[in-house]
Amino acid sequence: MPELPEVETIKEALKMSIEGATIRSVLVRNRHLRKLIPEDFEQNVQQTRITRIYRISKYVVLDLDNGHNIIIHFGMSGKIRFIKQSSLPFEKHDHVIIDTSKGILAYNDPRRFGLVTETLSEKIKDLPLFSKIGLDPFDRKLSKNYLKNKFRNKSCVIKIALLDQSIICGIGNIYASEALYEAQISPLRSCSSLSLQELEKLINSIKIILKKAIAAGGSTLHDYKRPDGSTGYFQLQHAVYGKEGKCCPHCICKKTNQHGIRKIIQDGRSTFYCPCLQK
DNA sequence: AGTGAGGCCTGAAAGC
DNA sequence: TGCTTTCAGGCCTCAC
Repeated sequence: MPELPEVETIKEALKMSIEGATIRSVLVRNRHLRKLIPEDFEQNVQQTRITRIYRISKYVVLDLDNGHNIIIHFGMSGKIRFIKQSSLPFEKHDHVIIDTSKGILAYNDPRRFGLVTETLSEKIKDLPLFSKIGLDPFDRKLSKNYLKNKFRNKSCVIKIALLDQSIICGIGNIYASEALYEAQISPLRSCSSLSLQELEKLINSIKIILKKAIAAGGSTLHDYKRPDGSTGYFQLQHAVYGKEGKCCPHCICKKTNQHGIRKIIQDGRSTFYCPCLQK
């Protein structure tokens, strides 16, 4: 499911394939995504040129030369197919088809947790979507003191705090587990209990994990662009996620009833961690 | 204000 | 074998 690294990968792929292209026409096949696609969406984005493509949190934004932009979010199951042909066969759950001078873009999302919308570029920061977005993990302003301050009055555990997009944006359920493992911090710790030293380690771990994932995603860019529409999401070698009962890569503990990677449910979401290594 | 539960949604996998 | 149930999770809304 697309978290920051996948969205970054998709953004880079789109930059290479359709930045500078002209949008000739748009076909909306199903407006009912997480948020209804506006009635004037097609009208506002057709016959424009894509001037810039960038990422905000887990959203991809396409700036257009008429002052509007297209905003895409992938939810749980959203994907984009890009085909350098003049036509493509529709697939089930292809909700938006964008025909450009450089090829065709299809937004496909079986679960429809994603979103495609548009707004005026100058008003993008006013959208409710972006009004409560925290710092990007790679933002230089993300520091141990920033986190210490944000966590000061929070009562939740650190795993849940990492999923709070108003503090750090872009981390999803998988990378929350992986980053905590990398930092050797237990997901059960209260976020306010973390020392400055631990927060610094956590920030570094988040960056390490995300960079690794982005690098792995980058390696599949070629696949991603294949005309057959095969997806290019990287396959990260997770250390703990989905590895319940197994030994973690760096742990000396033996797989017994007490040890090995444990799966717990926090706030209705699964968390994986090594109780031996993460304190 | 902050927090937690519930809902949205489909398809894969598990259960019967 | 084939049907039914459960589970996956990002993000929003609502209730407390």
